[in-house]
Amino acid sequence: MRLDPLLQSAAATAFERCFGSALAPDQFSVQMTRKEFTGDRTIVCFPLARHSKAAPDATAERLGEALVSGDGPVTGFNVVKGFLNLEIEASYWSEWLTGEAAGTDYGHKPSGSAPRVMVEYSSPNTNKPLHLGHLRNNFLGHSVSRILEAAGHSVTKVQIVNDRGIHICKSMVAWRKFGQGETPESAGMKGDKLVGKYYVAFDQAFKKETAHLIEAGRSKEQAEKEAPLILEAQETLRLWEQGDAETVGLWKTMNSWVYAGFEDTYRTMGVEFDKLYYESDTYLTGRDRVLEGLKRGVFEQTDDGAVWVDLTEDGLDRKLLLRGDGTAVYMTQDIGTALLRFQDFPDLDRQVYTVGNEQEYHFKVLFLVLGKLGFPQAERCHHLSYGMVELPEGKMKSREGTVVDADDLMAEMFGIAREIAQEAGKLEGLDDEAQREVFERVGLSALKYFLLKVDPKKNMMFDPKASIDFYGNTGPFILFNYVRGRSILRRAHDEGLALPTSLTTVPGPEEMELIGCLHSLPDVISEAASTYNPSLVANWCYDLTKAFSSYYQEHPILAAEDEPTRDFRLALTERFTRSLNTGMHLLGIALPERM
RNA sequence: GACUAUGUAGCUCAACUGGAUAGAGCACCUCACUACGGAUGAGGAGGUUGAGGGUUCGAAUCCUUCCAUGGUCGCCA
Repeated sequence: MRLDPLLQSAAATAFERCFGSALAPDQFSVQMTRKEFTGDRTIVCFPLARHSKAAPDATAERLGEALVSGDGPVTGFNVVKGFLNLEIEASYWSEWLTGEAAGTDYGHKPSGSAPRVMVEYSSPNTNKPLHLGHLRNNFLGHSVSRILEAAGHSVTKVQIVNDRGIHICKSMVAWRKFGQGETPESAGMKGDKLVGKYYVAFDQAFKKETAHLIEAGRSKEQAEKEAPLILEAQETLRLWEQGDAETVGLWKTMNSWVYAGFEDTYRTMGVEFDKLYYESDTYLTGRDRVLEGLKRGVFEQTDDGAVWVDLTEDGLDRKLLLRGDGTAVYMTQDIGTALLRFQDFPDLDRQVYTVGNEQEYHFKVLFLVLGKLGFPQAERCHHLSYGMVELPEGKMKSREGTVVDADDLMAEMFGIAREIAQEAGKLEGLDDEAQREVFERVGLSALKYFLLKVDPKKNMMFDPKASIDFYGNTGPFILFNYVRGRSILRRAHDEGLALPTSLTTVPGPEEMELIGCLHSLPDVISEAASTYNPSLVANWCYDLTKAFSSYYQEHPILAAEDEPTRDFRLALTERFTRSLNTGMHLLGIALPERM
């Protein structure tokens, strides 16, 4: 059993013996003892006073005595104004270091011990390249997938590719008009960038057209409806829906360019998917299922033929599910996609949707609708809602050219990593390819850590100057300490030192900070999994690293004063590097051996 | 306007879910050093936790009234 539950049940037993009142173990709040007091764990005794019918201090005293005389790991205690500080037997920790902490799967629950979860993330439109906002989305979704896996879930990572609709038709129209047969090869451009270029070209030409129309006396609204370009885009969408061969052909070609570009970006980001869903495949299913629901009486139809769901009983509105002409809206295709997924994975316990917080209402509706359609998983589905990434000058605006491109940003981070590494000069002897891998890992760690350390639900500020900092509370700082630890372990190995399997020394107070961090990993992972919150893991990684860095500065490891001490520190260093590796892996961050 | 989230050091973020003197990083000041990898460590300064009221042994955290900011309220996605 882990220490805290162990103490709780010991406290419950002791409490009953002292005061004759039986309390559940979780009534005892156990927390880490603050640094300025002696002890390892603290039980807060104020809430116990009503049950013990004694003052908090007296309650604490008697409980402390009973715990020390019990057969648990408690060897001493002190009481400070109602706080019972417990000292844990030092050998408990050294045994723990060679026991639970030494397991290669430390922190992980057995895989498959929790039900299957599907995590959706990324899900971009196919008309524009990925930007900074997508990075937060991808890193979050990818990290949550790994955290859920560590918590024992089977995880299926998916995305829904928004490959259909007016947006891609706009790019197609512009390419036909202005493209002169340009391809990614002929332009020497990534496919997603090329298609994005035509999306912008469409927008600019469209603006000119509407401006002319407005000059000719049309209202802005009229002009935007009547501009020849928008009519052509709408016609293209109609042709696409009818399956017109030429239109579908061009659509496939341009989408394939985008996919090639995206794949490239995903590879650089280090994220991956188990299965892709395409809206062009799911929107029709959605329509069928909505009509089925209509037949079963869960939805209602208005005179014009549109299908609605009434959610007023759930405190929401009526919501449109299908237009009067039978065409799909956004909700329709999301229903279809969800149902297809439940069909594809019959053991699916829930779906997690990594989507920005502007769509909170949409997902509330979606989950209610899925419930009405009879899916019990609906109530466990979760919208992993995250806040916007803002720049110092405000929101990213494509119109003002302030959109931070994902490829550019990553390339910039790699460049900075290269500069700093070359200055440090620790990579001599590695070939170019191996060096490049180090630059990428270091640069990416800075970006991922920066975006993941903030609570997902909060908006966050992306200050380019601060985010490229590789010192302080950053990914590279964590990597740096990992590399130092690994370097020591390599040396030990080269000198023929084996890692101890049992320890003859016990930790002193200097070690306890580090051990306390290491010990909390399993709790951090399960908390992060149940709240879908990677920032908890990120902050843990930093706290652990800081503790090691500080310890490292003051205590020689290989040159420790005697062999037992050296063995102890070596074991501690090994647990540090491995646990840190686990934590960083959960963030999707790969660690280098040198930097 | 209604609903919803957020508001903590100059700036960017924490705070074990109601616990002890609210902690980190950046920036600023001081110090340490042949260094097992200095992309370092130790210290200082910096706070009426947006404001007021309430709940109790105890509040950044819960309730309430305001204030500010973002988001949503489409037969857009």
